[in-house]
Amino acid sequence: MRRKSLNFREKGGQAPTRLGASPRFSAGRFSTAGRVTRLYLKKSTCSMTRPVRTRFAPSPTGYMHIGGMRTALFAWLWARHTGGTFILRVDDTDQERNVEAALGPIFRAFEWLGLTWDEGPKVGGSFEPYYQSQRSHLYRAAVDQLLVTGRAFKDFDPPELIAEDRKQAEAAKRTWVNVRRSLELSDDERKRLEETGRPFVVRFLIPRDQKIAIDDAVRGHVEWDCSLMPDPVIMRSNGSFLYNFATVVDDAQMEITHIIRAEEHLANTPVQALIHKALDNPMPVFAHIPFITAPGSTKKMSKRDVDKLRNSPQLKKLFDRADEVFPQLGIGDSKTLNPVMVEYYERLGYLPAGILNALSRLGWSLDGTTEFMSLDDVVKNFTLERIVKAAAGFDPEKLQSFQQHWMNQLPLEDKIVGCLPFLIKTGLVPDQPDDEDRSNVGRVIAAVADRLRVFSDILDYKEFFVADESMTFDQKPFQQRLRDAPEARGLLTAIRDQLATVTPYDATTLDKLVHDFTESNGIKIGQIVHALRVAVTGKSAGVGLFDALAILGRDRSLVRIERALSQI
RNA sequence: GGCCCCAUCGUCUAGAGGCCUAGGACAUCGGAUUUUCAGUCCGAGUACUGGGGUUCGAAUCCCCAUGGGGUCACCA
Repeated sequence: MRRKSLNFREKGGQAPTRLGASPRFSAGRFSTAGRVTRLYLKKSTCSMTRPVRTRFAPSPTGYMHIGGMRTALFAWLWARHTGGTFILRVDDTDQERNVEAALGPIFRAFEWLGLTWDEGPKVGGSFEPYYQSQRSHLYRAAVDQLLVTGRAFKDFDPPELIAEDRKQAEAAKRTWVNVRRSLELSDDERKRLEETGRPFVVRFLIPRDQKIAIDDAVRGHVEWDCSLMPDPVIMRSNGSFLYNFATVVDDAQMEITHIIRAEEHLANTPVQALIHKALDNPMPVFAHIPFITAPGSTKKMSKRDVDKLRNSPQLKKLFDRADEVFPQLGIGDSKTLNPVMVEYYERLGYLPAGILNALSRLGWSLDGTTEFMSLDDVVKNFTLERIVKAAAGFDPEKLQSFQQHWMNQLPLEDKIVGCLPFLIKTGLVPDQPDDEDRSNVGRVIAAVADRLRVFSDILDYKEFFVADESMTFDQKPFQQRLRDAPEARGLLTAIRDQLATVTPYDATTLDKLVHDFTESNGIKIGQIVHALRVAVTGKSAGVGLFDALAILGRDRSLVRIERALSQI
């Protein structure tokens, strides 16, 4: 269930979000014991409105995870819904060699889906740079500030000693918190240690006599007892900074108002909130959205278990499809691109509208009945309040149904544009298709109609694009409908003669012709239709037979029938 | 294990104490339409984790239990 503690429940529209305006934020609300200190600083308790700014901070991993995309989408939606700003910031503190290359697929995914960012790589912005690796000076300054104000301290304890402490705590079944030996040092001792070059880390000093609470936009009130929290390292002994710290500095510096991220970060939040407080930052609103679980699983979907996913019955079809289609396109197979990657869907010819619709409905709903929504619809109606708390399973079937819906909405011309690249890449249509090629493709797509779910499905209708001599007959139906059906040969020959002369050669006329044919021969329609279908398309299933004949035209139909006859 | 989060059909969800005999969608299963496949139309089955409270009344509020998950780094 939701509702209750949502202090910034939408009152509709573009109003800037009021931060901390509700009594929920009033200090002392969580003071169950006298000891508990007030939790919110003046800055966050005073009524203050800031324009909404949300962010997504991907690491350059070389691909865009579908679950990450959903998280990004929600952050983007909130920014767009409120008329705010959406920021992309690269978490590259790992300093990988080729950040740009590893970022490519990520930008590509955003661009494909049409999720534009207002600030970040490529577009810049007033809080540059947007790469964490280039922002060390800011982290450095923040560390210094905390050191000066006594909210952080240099810890000279060697890692082995800490490990020992931890082991002991574990043995005694105590919750481990670091021992603050370095805090006991006199100024002289500390100075001496530093002068001798003794390595140290900087730890943030947790106020252990407090509790820390947040009012999460989806989870409501969540609070932690600081006495159980170790002082987190914020700067390593080599002078680099930890994510948990850098992200706080960045969020504050970039004036992020709403931190919309996956639920797994909830556990990081008390430390981050505490650091925000210590830095005297306005407290952002946190919104921890549920993560997406793999189909048939309760665990979050990750690329680490792709092999497990491969065997899941729900996902098997998607993997198989990749293995069928990608090799034809020369882009590997399901090992190169799999269904946890956004690019998988792009390359297969899914529609942004389909993916976006499916992703929006995972952990969010407009009401009890609305399923199909355009991105604009979702932007208009998106509120944090309606985000569901429980984890949601990714359902490929449902995605398929969204995809199908949006594909059916598409005008023929757009379908042609979408299918053409697949036909060109597989050599079924020339690189520079002329009007004739295009209209032929259009006729096929029109006949394929709603059998076309994703653009690459057009590759299932190769028979209309290959030369008559190189079309293959599927063995099973050929056997069943032509060889094993005693009357097939005679009927096929007879209908061939009629097809040779009928005019015009269009679906309606052919339909009538075949029906008349069955009547005058006293046969059932099934007796001729199946044989004829296999003869001209090589397959037992596909577009309507009369459409198929009309697309092929008289000459090609006759050639194909002749060829089938000769192989019976 | 500590801390934290979560819990309605197989799945995504609706549900703000009486509109609930629990609604919608996907999937499934029937039936109809049809030249195949797909589609479309009609119909069916399937859920409030359990136990205690509060209340005239609980899916909804409270407590406990159970189950699931996340997180516990000089990772991000």
